[in-house]
Amino acid sequence: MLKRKITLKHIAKELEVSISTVSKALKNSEEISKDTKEKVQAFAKLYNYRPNNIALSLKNKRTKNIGVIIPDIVHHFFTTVFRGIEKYANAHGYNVIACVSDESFDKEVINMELLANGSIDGFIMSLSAGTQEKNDFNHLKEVLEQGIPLVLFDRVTDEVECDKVVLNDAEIAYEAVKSLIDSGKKKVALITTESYFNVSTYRAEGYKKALQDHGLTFDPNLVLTLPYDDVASEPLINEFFETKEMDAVFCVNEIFAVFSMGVAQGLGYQVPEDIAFIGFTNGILSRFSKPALTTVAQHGDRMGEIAAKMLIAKVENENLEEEPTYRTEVIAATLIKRDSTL
Amino acid sequence: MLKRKITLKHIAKELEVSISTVSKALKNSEEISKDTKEKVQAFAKLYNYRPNNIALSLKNKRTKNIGVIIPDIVHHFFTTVFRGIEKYANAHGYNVIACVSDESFDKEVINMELLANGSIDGFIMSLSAGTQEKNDFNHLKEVLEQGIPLVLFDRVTDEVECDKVVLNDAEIAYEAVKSLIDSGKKKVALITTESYFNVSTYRAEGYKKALQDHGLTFDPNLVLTLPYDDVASEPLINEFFETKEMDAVFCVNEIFAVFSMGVAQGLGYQVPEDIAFIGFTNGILSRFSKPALTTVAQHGDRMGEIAAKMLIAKVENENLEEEPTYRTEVIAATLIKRDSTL
DNA sequence: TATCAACACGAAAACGGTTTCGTTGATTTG
DNA sequence: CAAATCAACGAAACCGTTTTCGTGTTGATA
Repeated sequence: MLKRKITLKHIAKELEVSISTVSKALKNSEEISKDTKEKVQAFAKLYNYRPNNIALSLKNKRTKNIGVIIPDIVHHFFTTVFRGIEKYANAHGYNVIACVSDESFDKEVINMELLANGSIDGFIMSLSAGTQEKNDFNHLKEVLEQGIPLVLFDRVTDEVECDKVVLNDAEIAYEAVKSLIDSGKKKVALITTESYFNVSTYRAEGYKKALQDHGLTFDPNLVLTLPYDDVASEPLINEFFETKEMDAVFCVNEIFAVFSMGVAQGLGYQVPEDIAFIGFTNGILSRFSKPALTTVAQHGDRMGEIAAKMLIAKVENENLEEEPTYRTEVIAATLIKRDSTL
Repeated sequence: MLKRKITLKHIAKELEVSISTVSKALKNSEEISKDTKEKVQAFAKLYNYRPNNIALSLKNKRTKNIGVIIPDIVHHFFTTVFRGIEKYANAHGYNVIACVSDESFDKEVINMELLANGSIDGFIMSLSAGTQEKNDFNHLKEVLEQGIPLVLFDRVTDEVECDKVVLNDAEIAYEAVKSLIDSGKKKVALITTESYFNVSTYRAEGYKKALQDHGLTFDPNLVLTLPYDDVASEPLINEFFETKEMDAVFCVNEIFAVFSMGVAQGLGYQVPEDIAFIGFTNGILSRFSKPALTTVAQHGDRMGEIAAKMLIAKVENENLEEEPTYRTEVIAATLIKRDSTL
C-alpha cells in the first residue's frame, strides 16, 4: 500500500518520453510542445510529484539549510533568538538544523564538522562556555576558510573575522545602573558570572562606568560572582545579603535577579524600597515574579532575524567571489521598567 | 585563499588512480594493495578529506536527519522534549531539523511537505492548536503512506496510526487533585484551556474523577476556561477569584497557576492555607515563584529521548518491509511537592 | 529540388559518492 | 608450456535532478 515518492524517471517511463523532456516540461520550457507539457504536468499533479531535495542540493551545491549551534535550548534568550532565525529562514525558503553544544567545546566542534560536510549552507552560532574558556576557535576558522559563511551572535569573539550580532551590553548596563542611581540608590551591587563570558564582562564594565560617572566608587565587595545560571549557589547568595549592605542590585540574568530578590525578601527587605533589583532577559520569570522584575529586554527575536538575514545574504552572494566584508550589527536593548525598582 | 572541500575526484587525479580505488582505499578494502591504501589515506588525512553528506544521502537514500515540528519553541515543556530528542539523535548519528508550526495548521502542513521531499528520514511532532481545532490530519496520513516514519508526542490524535509518546495526563491530574483533597481541601477549582487541546481534556477528566471518587461533587462554576497560555485574560481570572469560593486550584499549566496565585494573593488569600495551588510543567516559573509551586513534572527530556528512540528504530528497520506495528508509550508524570500546597 | 530554419525532443554529462563487475598482468598449477 | 588462479585496479551504473548540446523531422525558402 506504500505510495513511494515518484521521480522524473517514473514519469518518463510511464509517458514514454525522456527524463529531460519531463524535467523541461515541468519547468514550462519553450522547448517542449504544448501537448507534451500539458500531459506531463497533469500526470505530475495527479501523482503529486515533488522534486527530491537531496538531488537538488547535490546538483545546485546549495542545501537551503542553515546550521544553528547554541549552547542551551532550555533557555529563554536562546529560544527567542532561535525563533527569530527560524522565522526569517523559513520565510526565505531555508530550513534550520539545530544543534545544542551544551556549553561544551567538544560538542561544538563535532557538530560543526558534521554539518560542514555539505549539510548546510552556513552557520549561525553563539559560543559555548567551554569554547570561551578554552579560547580555541580553530573550528570556526576552518569553516570560514572553506568558504562557509558564519554569523556569531551574543557570545562572540574578536579572534575570528565574520559577521556578528551583539547587544549593546555595556551601554544598557550603564543605563540600568544609572536609572538606579537616579532613583536615589547609593550602594548598587552586582551579581554576575564567571568572567570568561564576555557579555558578563561588558555588563560589568557598564556597571562600573555608571558608578564612576555618578560620583560613586566601585566597591569590589559589592560584586558577587556565581557559576553560570546555577542556583545551587544559594548559600553564597544568602551570605552576600547577610553580610553586605546595599540598596540596589544589578544582575546579569533574570534567574539571579529573581532568586536573590527572594532571598532579600526572606531577610525582611522591602523591594524596591530597601533594595531595588534589575535583571537581564525579559522572560516569563521576570513578568511573573513578585514584584514583577525590572529587566533588560534583549530582543532575541530581532537578533535572530538579523543574524539570519546577514547569513542568507552572504550565502546567496557567495558566487560573486569578491573579498567578503564583515559587519557587526549592534542590537539596542531596552530597559523594561516594572515593580522591582522605584 | 579558499580551501574548497576536497573530493574523491581530486584525490584520484592527484594520485593518478581511479575514483573507485580511492573510495575503496579509504574504506580499507582488501581489494587494494597496502601501498596504495597508505598513500591514499595519508593524502586524505593531509587534506582533511570528509565525504560529502549530500552525496551519501542521495546514494543511500538516508539523510540521517530527523524533522521535528513543534508548536512553539519559547516554551519550557517543548524545549525540554526537544533537548531530549536532540541528545538521543545526536548520540546516534542523526541531526535534527527543527520547525516551529506556531500553532498554525498551514505552517505545519507546509513544513511537513517541504521536509518530506527527501530532506529527512522521519518526523517527530506535536500537533499544533490549529490542527487539533481543524481536526484535519491528511498531511500526517500522506507522510505515513509514503513510508516515512512518524512519532507523535504529547498532543496526539487517535485519527492517525503511528507511534506515540504521551503523558498519563488523566492519572496524574487525578493524583494531584487527590492530594489536595487528602490535605483537607473541599472546593477544588480547575483552570484550563479551550477543549480542543486533548491534553487539557484528559487533565479535566482526572480532575472530575478525583472529585467524584472522594465524595465531592463536580461544580462547573469552579471551572475557568481561558485562551491558551494567554494572560491577557487577567480580568477573567480576577473575576473568578472575586466571585467564586474555593480552597484549592488545579491548573493545566504553570503560567495559569503562578499568575492566578498572584491574583489570589492580591485579594488577601494566604497560599496554601486559604487556597492551595497545583500547576503543570516544572519550569523555572514554578521553582522561583512565591511560594514555590507544587506542580506536575512532565519529564520532557525523557519523552523526547523515547520519541527519538522509537523513530530511529523504525527508520533503521524500514528496509525489512514487514507490516509495521505501532506502540503508544506512556510517560509517568511526577507530582513535585513544593510550598503552594499544604 | 537542394538548403535552411524552426521545432520538439533525446543523449549525456555533471553533482560526489558506493558498488558491482570486468580486465589486466603476474603467479601458480597440471 | 598452456591453463587456471589471483591480486590490484578501473569502468560504469546508480541515486534524482538540471542543462548543454546534439539530432531528426518538418515546412518554408531560393
